[in-house]
Amino acid sequence: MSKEISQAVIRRMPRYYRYLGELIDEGVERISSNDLSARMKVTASQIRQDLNNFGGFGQQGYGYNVKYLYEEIGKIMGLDEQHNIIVIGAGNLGQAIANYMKFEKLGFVTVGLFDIDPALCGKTIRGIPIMMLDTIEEFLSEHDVDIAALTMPKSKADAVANQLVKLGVHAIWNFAHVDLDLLDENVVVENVHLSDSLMQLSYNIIKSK
Amino acid sequence: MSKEISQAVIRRMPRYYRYLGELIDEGVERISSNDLSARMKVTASQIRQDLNNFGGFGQQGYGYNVKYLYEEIGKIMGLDEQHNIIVIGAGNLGQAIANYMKFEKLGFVTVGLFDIDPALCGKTIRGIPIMMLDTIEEFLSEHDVDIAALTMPKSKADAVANQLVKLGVHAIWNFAHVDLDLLDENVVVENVHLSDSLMQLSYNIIKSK
DNA sequence: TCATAGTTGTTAAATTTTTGACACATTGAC
DNA sequence: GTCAATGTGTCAAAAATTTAACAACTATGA
Repeated sequence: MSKEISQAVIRRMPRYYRYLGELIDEGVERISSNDLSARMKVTASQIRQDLNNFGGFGQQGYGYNVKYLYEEIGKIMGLDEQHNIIVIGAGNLGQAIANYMKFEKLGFVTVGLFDIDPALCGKTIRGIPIMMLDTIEEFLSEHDVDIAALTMPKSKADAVANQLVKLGVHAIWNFAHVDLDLLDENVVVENVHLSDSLMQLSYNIIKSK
Repeated sequence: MSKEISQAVIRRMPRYYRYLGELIDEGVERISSNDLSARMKVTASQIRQDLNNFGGFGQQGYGYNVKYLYEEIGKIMGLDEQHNIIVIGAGNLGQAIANYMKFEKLGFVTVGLFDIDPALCGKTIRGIPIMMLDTIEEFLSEHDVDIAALTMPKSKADAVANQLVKLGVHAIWNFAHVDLDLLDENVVVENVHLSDSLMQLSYNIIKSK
């Protein structure tokens, strides 16, 4: 068994991926940890250490091949396969996710939105239908869904999340402002707590004064 | 000068705040680090250590007074003052922020949205007007704005951010998928990179298999 | 009033994360 | 072909973070 890679490293990988993408757009073919370090404002040592967790992608005296490294990181992060997303809660935030082309380019495709508001039902976002939440069981039996994004009030989040898990969803992108209490602990949860982010910003404003 | 508090601690504070709020709702008056530890799934030691960075809020043999601690953390995070927010980019995400009552309860009030799309101009979200971006200078001269939320395509983000900073905005909540290149380094930036979050989720899905 | 159980603040140890250093491989100029 | 310059992978040191341990203090019930 290979050794566990820390979440600290995982959190940094998307940023490497982003910078490598920009380098590709600029037509840069190779880059050293030192040059990348200067761009990203992190130490070259950290870059080498991080990448080495997954394999020796570089070459002494040459550096890293930008395109190759970009693709390898993509594979590591699972971007070589399509992930289907359903969005629970078709308010502004849910619609924003469905609308965001960037996710699709990364292989994350929204295949359906769900809400309890009949007024929204029947509408489509970029061709993606908004459906009634009580039809979710049928939908999931017919579609292959990897991720459920929860963009709904926190009061129902636990119940809905557990229902989804029971129906086979094994990953939740949680925008509701609670820590989900899931019965099945094998489910992968990624929280996006915007209020928390805002509070951190607020703290740093005070600090900077 | 008091010693610097690490961002690792700051990241955890909003979560404490949230749990304390829930305890208040439940009518709980006091709590020990041990009981809180059990609820939050972090070590009691970490809770005590974290809180102690800001002062001795507890009492031996008693624990922490929930309401008092809640208010103290609120003050630490700057929630005792109102923060006015402008949102640049009045798409779904921008509108979601303007619509989210939760932020307002925490003292973060959206006072205006801006966009370059004339079709949106004139609309209002919960009474908050959407205005043309080229009127921002006038708006900022007349309103006290603390935070600018950037919910717009990354291509223009740098330019707009620097313009805002020049006009006196000193904190940016950045949803654009770039690391802002700001000329003034005293500006506080908090990034929300949703694609990064999604990639982490994706990685953890693979890992869990 | 006293003894016991409970609980913090704080110091020290353990662990994790980051940074530094360098042997050794590769490139590119001449 | 030679050699200086470049640059990785890796090991060790340093720094930061987390956990454990405990002395000192408080609440509570007999």
